Amino acid sequence: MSERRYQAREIEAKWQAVWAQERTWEVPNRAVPDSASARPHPPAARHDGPRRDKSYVVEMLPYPSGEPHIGHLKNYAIGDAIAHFRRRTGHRVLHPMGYDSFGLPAENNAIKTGVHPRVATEQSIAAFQRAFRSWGISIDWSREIASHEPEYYRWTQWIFLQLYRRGLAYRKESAVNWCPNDQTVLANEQVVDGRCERCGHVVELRQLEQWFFRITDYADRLLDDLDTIDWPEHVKTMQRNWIGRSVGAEVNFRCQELGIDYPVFTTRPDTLFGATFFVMAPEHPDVLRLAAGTENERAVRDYVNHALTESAEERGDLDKTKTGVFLGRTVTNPVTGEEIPMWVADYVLMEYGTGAIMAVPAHDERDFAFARAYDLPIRQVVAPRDGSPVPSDEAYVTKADDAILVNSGDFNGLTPKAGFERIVHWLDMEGIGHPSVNFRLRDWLVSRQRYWGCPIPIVYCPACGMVPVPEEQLPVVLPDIQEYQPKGRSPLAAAEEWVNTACPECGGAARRETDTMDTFVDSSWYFLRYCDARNDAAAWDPAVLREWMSVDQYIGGVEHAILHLLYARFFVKALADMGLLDVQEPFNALFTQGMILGPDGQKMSKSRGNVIPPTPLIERFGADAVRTYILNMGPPDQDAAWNDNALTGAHRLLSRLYTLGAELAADSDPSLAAAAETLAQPVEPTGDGLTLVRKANWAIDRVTSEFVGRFGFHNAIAAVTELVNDLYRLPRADAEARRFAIATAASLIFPFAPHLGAEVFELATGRRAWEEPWPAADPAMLVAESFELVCQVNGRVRDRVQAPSGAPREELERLALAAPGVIAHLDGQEVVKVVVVPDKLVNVVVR
RNA sequence: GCCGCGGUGGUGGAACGGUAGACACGGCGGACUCAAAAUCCGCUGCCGGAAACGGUGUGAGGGUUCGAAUCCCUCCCGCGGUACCA
Repeated sequence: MSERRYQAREIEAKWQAVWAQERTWEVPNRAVPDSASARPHPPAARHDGPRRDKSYVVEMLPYPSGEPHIGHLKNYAIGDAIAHFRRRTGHRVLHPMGYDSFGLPAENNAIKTGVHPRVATEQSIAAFQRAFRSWGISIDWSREIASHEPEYYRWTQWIFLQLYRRGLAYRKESAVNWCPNDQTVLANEQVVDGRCERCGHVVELRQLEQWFFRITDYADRLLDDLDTIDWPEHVKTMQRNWIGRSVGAEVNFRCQELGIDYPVFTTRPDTLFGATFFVMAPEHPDVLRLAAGTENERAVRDYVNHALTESAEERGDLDKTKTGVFLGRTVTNPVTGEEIPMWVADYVLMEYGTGAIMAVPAHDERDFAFARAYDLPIRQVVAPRDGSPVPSDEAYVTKADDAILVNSGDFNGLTPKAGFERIVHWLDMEGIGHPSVNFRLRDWLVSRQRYWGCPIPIVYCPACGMVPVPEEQLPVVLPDIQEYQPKGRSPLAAAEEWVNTACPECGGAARRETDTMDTFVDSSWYFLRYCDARNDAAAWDPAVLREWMSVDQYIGGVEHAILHLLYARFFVKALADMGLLDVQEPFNALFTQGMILGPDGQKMSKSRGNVIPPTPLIERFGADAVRTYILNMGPPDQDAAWNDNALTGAHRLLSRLYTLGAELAADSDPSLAAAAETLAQPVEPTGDGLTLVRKANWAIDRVTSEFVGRFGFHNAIAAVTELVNDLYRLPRADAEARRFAIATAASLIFPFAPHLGAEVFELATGRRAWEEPWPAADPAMLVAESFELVCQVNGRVRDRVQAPSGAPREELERLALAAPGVIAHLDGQEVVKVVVVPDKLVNVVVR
């Protein structure tokens, strides 16, 4: 008995060295043979044998801040398992890595400590690199990128210019979200419940000139193309809600006194006859003009001033009673001809629709509440078809077919749906309205008044105006500065020698744009750069993208369901429209992993003190055990609480498998081991050997189906566990059957515990697991010659008897009726019916 | 409010409409040991029973079915998203 204890550290170091030395996971591009030849690949690294399907597997790139945490490990353990499986099922797998290395936390850290963000970020990147290697993640390191490096952001700037050129990047003054703590503007997507997503401060609205990307141009396609991708339904739903498409009509309401038309957007043109007043947002530019000269002028002015100073949070409070002020003017309801009063009220939002609404209090809850508060008329124009009364204390909002229009002139008696169509058509004919679609989605605000980000490649010239930096002058390099403290403008503005530049057009004195880009810009295209990461002549070669895009499997946290995933989709569509790319969607399949919670079931956080740092665990139990445990915690898309004990269970499984491999290698005749050239299962196993061979095939089938299906890796690991347990239970099975079963277990655990899998596979076969094709289950071994027939009486199990597989129904029925447990429960009752499920059960129905 | 996802032993979780609780953790018992750890073996939903076995059981209540954790209806609870979006 030699040393047979499972020493994870030794085994892991051994295989990590092999993979690093042989660059096992590097995959050259095929489209441009020369692009990869700068670094010669040893023969073992070649994957260019017979034509293989490509598979592009990407995990969301990490934001490098401090040390990696256990959630990163989960993310990459899932992706790595998938990458390994795809490699072994005949795919050329691209599995790269990079860092989303610009961003606020590094800059805030710099403000606190004075350490340059680049220094802190690069330290963190080094920690991530060490971690990825010690975890044994199969990464193609030849394609590594970091978004803060000029070699990368040069092309981020290039993409900005392409968008600018096509009018998709533009500068505009508007009311924007301003975080007073971080001293920068934020995208709509970064404001959560009226607060800054990062620091939690209440966000203010400020009127500022900022850079936007015209993502709203793509609203329809971003919505429609969700149907073409294999994403979790809840993520698609979140995106649909965020885009928020509403179908309705635009209708003109004319103010006769001033001779101005005011269009409104409504999703209920069918209720137009019930519009009894008209409301404008306090920010509407015409509000003060309308009120001017009326007796309400002063009240309106006060109301508007008050509304503008309120925070988004206060204004959004639903419980607050509705307020507003009469403008002293009227507009004409275009269908009734009535003059209806104009009001200003803060429940109307300037950002949505036209900033003005027609109010139909009878059929809209908000209008109802407002009408009640100010005693405005409420006219019912939709009623139940059967004439039943509607409650008088709330709005009747139905548009179902059991309701009909009333008090609506020629349109009486129509269903709301039909009324919608007819009224819109009539408005169109009369030239006072038309069908219209509105989106909730706003353009993406991309400029930030912060230092640690990608400079916007624009120059302001007193003579030429706004001038894009010529492409050949890229990158606009982010200069080093000393003072990071934001002062309401970018800290870059203080870097005078950088800011002052020559106008690319006239050569005169000009100033650089000092805002930087939102870091979500950097991460909206990195998966494109991976494909052609070392290209220094272009962001990518379109031919290379044709080889790899789209991403076949994307893996990441659901917290990016809207922001990153929407922005990346927009980028791909915009770039495709420019002819730079052939696909419409970046990520064909998405998997969202759940969070690992602390042992207390709460989200891990330093303040709670429930953080599980991965490194000590890996030193103690090995990366394989931690990876296996994390994937065994439950369905990987669900949140799960950490449990140290369960981790030792995963370690025990690997240890037991290792012992089997070590004993096999020690006990077997060396010539036999050497002769095990083929991995074929024993030809005609018998007894326990047959049981083991069957179990191994069953496990192959189960593990494979989890990879093909829902990534239920906990079930896959359970199947391997059962196989290992059987190997312990059946020590006397013949040697070749055991060898086959042990090799199979090692082969199947390899995607989850690659070092241990490789080690045991080598012990059992002398070969390398990752160079072997994924095992295929032998159909003949998936069925036994007999099975346990479940015998039920009235649906309750009363006995179990052995029956031959494939036996005819009559025989199964006969066996069941003869089973003692069944006879005991028949008890002289009449057999009404016998249900037979072949190879499974018989149910005897008695009365 | 609206949209989405869930609710199964002490715990994490299994289960094409066909044996509910695989596998793991925890617990109990045993082997090995001077002893402990490690390792190995066995038992473990609940109630009754020494056992065989019987009853009961998947948030609640109905329904469909020979048979329901699974399908349908009503409701309760939890989680996530979103919300004066006209």
